[in-house]
Amino acid sequence: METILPKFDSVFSIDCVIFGFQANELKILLIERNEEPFKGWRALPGYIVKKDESIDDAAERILYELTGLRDLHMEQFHTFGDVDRHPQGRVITIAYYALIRIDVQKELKPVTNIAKSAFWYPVNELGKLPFDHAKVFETGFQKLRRRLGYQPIAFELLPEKFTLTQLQTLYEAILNKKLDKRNFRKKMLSYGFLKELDEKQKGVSYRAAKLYRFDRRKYNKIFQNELSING
Amino acid sequence: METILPKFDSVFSIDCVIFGFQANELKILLIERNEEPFKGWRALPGYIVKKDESIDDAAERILYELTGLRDLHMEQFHTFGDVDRHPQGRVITIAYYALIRIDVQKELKPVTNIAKSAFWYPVNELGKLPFDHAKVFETGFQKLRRRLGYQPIAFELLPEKFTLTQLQTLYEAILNKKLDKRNFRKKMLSYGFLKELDEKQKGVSYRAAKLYRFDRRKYNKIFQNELSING
DNA sequence: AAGATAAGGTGTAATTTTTACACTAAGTAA
DNA sequence: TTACTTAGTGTAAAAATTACACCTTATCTT
Repeated sequence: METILPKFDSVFSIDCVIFGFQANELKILLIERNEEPFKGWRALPGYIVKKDESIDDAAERILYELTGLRDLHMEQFHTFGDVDRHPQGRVITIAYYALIRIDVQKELKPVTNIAKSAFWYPVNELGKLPFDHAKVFETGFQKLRRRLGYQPIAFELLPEKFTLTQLQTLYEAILNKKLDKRNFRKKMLSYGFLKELDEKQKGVSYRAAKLYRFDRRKYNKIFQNELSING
Repeated sequence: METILPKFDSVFSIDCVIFGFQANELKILLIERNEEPFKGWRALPGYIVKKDESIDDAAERILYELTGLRDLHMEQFHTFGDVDRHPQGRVITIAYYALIRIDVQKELKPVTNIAKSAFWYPVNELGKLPFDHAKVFETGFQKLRRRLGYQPIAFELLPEKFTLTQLQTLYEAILNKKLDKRNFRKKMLSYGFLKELDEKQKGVSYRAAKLYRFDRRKYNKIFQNELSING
């Protein structure tokens, strides 16, 4: 039983792959669609770009409208333009990604009724996604993995104060690979952009770990050098 | 004296940044525009995507029509979507890049009259370009530079048989940086994907250098490992 | 309060990779 | 034959990476 849908002209859309880290799991932000096609499905937050807004602005607006989240730094990572990727006509989508701290404060609540709800969902349990969203997600995940290797982006996913074990667990989740504890710590600390705090973890039923904070100033120094290649 | 131009609806376009290496200089492929706006200007080869073709197909077609070049592997690298980037209306452009051997055999000859001509132009002498083409080029160049660090793409720019000095000169042109001859050779040879030939350079008025060929099978092995990160 | 449990935290030696550095060899041209 | 130009080569020091295991500290249980 298929619904008959109107055809539309060429349009641009935005899809967002927003990463978060919660309960030692890597998650992305999904919505439940409230529109055909794929009404009721879990999908990446995405919608159509207006004629009078830049694609970067559109990405921000669409994410906000569909999830209630604002003011995060999104970055474009790929454009998907197969002819038949949308059943209703030609839709080229520009995919954006961002990393954010999952925070109980930040309520997820769509402000349009294009989405029924928005929620965090583990990347390992995505199941079937509509359109080419599986491919979009996979491309974004690869981008994240690669970028982790040359930019210390992990801190955007962690709470402001974190333990080295949390940091390591996050790296392991993104890279899908076990890392050596001593070497990991040695390396991370050697960069010099982690500030050790006079505080310890709370609420754990074992020896509490020291907390660290990310020092953006020192990070920037290292990031500047990042492009340099040996001569 | 401004020409009055028709406004058009939202459209997608493709722009191409095609790199080549000639006379020890890094060059890109430009066309002379034969259409308003910017008629007569040097510009990146670019045009509008048709409704019934994927963006990848469009990129190939457009490059062919504007320059006569075919069958090169292009890859998307960024999408430019500012509202006012095109004077006639909303045009979002998807930028592609490729590396090719500049070859006297391959004639540059537009097959439409959208372009008056096509030619190689040194990246260091680009001057003013129309639209946001300067930004498009710069982004593509950065992408090239970065990619050189993790994929042996230099061989796509060199003739099939090349000397180590040519290879080094190319690296230096892309990275804009002098490299140490002994260390460069040691490193390149250590990868094991360069095959030393029983041939020497010809036509030089000094000691001829050995020629090498790139061994794609071994390259693939190394490229497979490329994503691995220390554990 | 003693013991069990669970994660926190630490150092070293071997190996590999990177860096800095300068002269002789070979071919061509005058 | 000599001058010129680029080809081609090795080594030692420094830095980065890897592999690897045990004691410490806090909490919870009995």
